[in-house]
This record gives sequence, structure tokens and C-alpha cells, in this order.
Amino acid sequence: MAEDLRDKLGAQHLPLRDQVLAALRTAIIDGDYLPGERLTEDRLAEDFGVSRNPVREALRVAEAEGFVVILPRRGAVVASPSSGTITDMFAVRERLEALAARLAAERATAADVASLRALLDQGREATQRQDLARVAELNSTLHLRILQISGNPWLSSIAKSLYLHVQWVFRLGAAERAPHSWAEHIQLVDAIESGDGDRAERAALDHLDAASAAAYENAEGGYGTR
Amino acid sequence: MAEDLRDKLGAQHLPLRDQVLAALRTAIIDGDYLPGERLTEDRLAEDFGVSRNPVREALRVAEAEGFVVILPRRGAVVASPSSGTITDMFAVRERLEALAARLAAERATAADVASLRALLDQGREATQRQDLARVAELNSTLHLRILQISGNPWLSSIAKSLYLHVQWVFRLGAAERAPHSWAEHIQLVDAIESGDGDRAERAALDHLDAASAAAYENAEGGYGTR
DNA sequence: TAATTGTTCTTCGTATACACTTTGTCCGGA
DNA sequence: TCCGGACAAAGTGTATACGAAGAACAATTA
Repeated sequence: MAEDLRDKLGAQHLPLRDQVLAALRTAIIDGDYLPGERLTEDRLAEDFGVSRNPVREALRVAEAEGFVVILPRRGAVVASPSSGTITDMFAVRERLEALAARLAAERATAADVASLRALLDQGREATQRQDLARVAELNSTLHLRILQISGNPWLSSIAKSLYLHVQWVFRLGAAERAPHSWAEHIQLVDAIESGDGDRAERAALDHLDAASAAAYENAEGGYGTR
Repeated sequence: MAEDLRDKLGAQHLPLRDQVLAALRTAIIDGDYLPGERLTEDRLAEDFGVSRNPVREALRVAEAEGFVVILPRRGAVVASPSSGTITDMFAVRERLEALAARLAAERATAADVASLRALLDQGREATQRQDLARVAELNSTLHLRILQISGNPWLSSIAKSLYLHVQWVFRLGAAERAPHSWAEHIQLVDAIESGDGDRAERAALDHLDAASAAAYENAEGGYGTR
């Protein structure tokens, strides 16, 4: 009986560096660490209650992911997304999510479609309850689920990382728009279910156009021009 | 005069971890470390003549980039690209490079076009000299240059990383095909110069179709199905 | 004021230690 | 011969300490 427990614990073992990385990411996305803020190793180590080594490893990955900028011999600061990169991000995301929608349409099983429909149902429900946070969360889940259904690991991992950044930049306005985007989501899932790749791609593009327009508008007043 | 030197030296400073990462990447791409090979920290530290810390930091980034797989408490092994991921990689690359071509066409200055033409000239020359390695190198440079001209940092960084993986998987057959692809490159640069986004995108897609067909063929006999 | 110097903070890299897992080996028993 | 457990070896994960070097900032001096 003890072996079972140990096995599970062993498999479950998450290296501290990964926990730190996850915590760092969410702290940045949630705005606990603001763009431009300096992140000294000692401070992070203290914040997360670990030694400097795991922190350093997490920082390198966070840099590769674009969440922090590291200047040699000067340390890490939280990256500052500019409005220019917003346009750029959406340009890339448009292509990738369109591809994901097409692949998903071509490969989705009945079970896949059912899981998407279930998410739509939960979304409708949460919208009625005015639970915006939950709606936004389901929104994310839906997108990630479509990526997963696309069955392309490269696409999935790249788009996922991009999606995190989008959330970071637009964490302010995302919740308000979420309910509006739900109608577009239904279109998208319908298209995926139909198995028509062209139609799915079009639906994804329509959705992203609307999202980028709304997000951009929001960014004008929110994050500012720089 | 001294200030200039100091500034340059300061900026030039490459942390060991970055040097290790670069060396590790090229060692993997060049096949010095084969897929599935175990990479113990001590060994890498000795190979590169550094301590464990820089090696560990480089390994984490290499993992994020997909060059190695790290299993907790068991260490890192060189990733094994399967033929399935080849198709997936090209599917993503197609979209991204098409976007890059379009943006490049829309934004290229006269100087940009000139630099592309210069690369084409050098390529023609190297082809005549039968210097296949040089041709392959110029091939890479051309693609990266177009990404740079696109002016989209996200696109650039993602496509660059993808490009590295393509080189890794097809390092065997890339050199042979390089001369053939040159004609397609000329089409592409012509399209970029014309400023016609649609045309540039089409040229990029044509090029990638040919490249993926050739690469796939080569992989059948080379790397094998798994 | 402007240039220089000195101090302090921090990163970068090395080295060391140790707990804990995983893996491999060996050995006795069925 | 084959199996299962004890035991040893290898390697990772984490913490800690230390020195060198750079960067930032304050103090001092011309």
C-alpha cells in the first residue's frame, strides 16, 4: 500500500522550477508583477520560498516565452507589450487559429464535438448567471480544446503560448467581451461539426476579427499606446 | 575611444548559458547528439567546459524549444522527431511563411529588396561553384531575412524556431535540394519586390509545397518512419 | 556644473553538499 | 533457471556559499 502512494507521489513530483515558472507566469498575467518591474533573483526566491537556483531556471524559460526580458549582468524585468506587438500577435494568431479550426473540422470525432457542445452549454449557463470570470475561463478552455482536437502538437503549443500572451495584454477587457463572443463560438463549433474545413476556417477568422477589433479598442483606453 | 570599446564589450557579453544553449542546439541539429541519446548534466558540463548551472539553464530552454525532453528525476534526452511531426511542422510553417511573405511584400523598402537580391546573386554563384553547403546556408539566410523584413517579431521568432527544427529533421537531404529551390526563391523575391501581398503569399506557398514534398520523400529513406 | 571616484547591489559562474529517485547488480530461494 | 528483494551506484533536485565582474548610484573633487 505504501508503494502505491510513493509511486504516485513520485510521478506527481513537480520540480520546484516548474512550480516557480507557473507561479511567475500567472503573477505576470494577473498583473501582480507589472510590466517594467524589476525581478531580482533574491526577491523571487523569497516570494516563492525557494532558493535562487530554481528561480534562475524558471526565469530563462520565462524569457524564452517572452514574459520577461533579461539584460546580461542587469537582470530580469517584466516584458512590456506595446500596442505594436498587439497587432503583430493577432496577425499570427489569425493564421494559426484558422489552421486549427480547419484541422479540427477535418479530424473531430463525435466525442470531440460533444465536448465542445458541453463547453458551449456551460458558457450559456454562466452567461445567464452573469458569471463573467467563468465565461472567460470557458472561453479559454474552448479555444485550447479546439487546438487539442486539431491534433497538431506544434500548432497547439505555439498557439497556446500566444494565447497566454493575449490574455496577459487584454486581461482587462476580456471579461466584458466574453458574452458577445459566444455567438461566434457557436458558429465555430457548428462549422467544426460539419467537417467543412473552409467553413471552419472562415468562422475562426470572423471570430478573431471581432475579437481583435474589440481588444484593440479596449487597449486604447486601457494599456495605452505604449 | 575607450568608452566605445567598453560599450561594445559590455553589449557583446554572452552569458555562458547562452553559449551552451547555442552549442547544444547546433550539436543536436548537426547530429553530434543523436535522438534518444541521454544528456547528463555532468557530461554536458564537461563537454562544454562549464559547471552544472549554466548547463541546467540551457537545458530548460532547450526543452521549451523542443530539442530535448526532460523527465523529472531522470534527466534529459535528445528529442526524437517522428515523421508525424514532419507533416505537422510543415502545416504550421506554410501558414507562417505565407504571412511573412505577404508582410514582407507590403513593407519591404528598396534596401530590403536589394539585400534579398544580393543573397540571390550569391546563391547563384555558389550553385555554379557546386558549393552545396554554402547554398544551403544562403537559403537559410534568405528565409530569415524575409522574416526580419516582415517586421513582426512574434512571427519572426516562432518561424525561426520552427525553421531550426526543419533543418534538424532534414539536415540530410536539404543540401541536395537547395539548388532546385533557387528558382522558387527568385519568384518569391520578385513577388516581394512587386509589393503584391497576394502574389508573395502564393509564391511562398508554392515554394513550401515543393520543399515539403522533397523533404518528405527524403525522410522516407533517411530518418525512417519513426 | 561636470567629471571622477568609490560604494553597493546584483548577476554570473563555480563549487560543494546532501536528500531522494531511479537504475542496475548481485544473491539467495523456489 | 527464474524470480524477488537487498544493496550499491549514478544522477537529479535543491540549497548554500563564495568570488569576480558589471551596473547603478552617491559622494567627492575640480
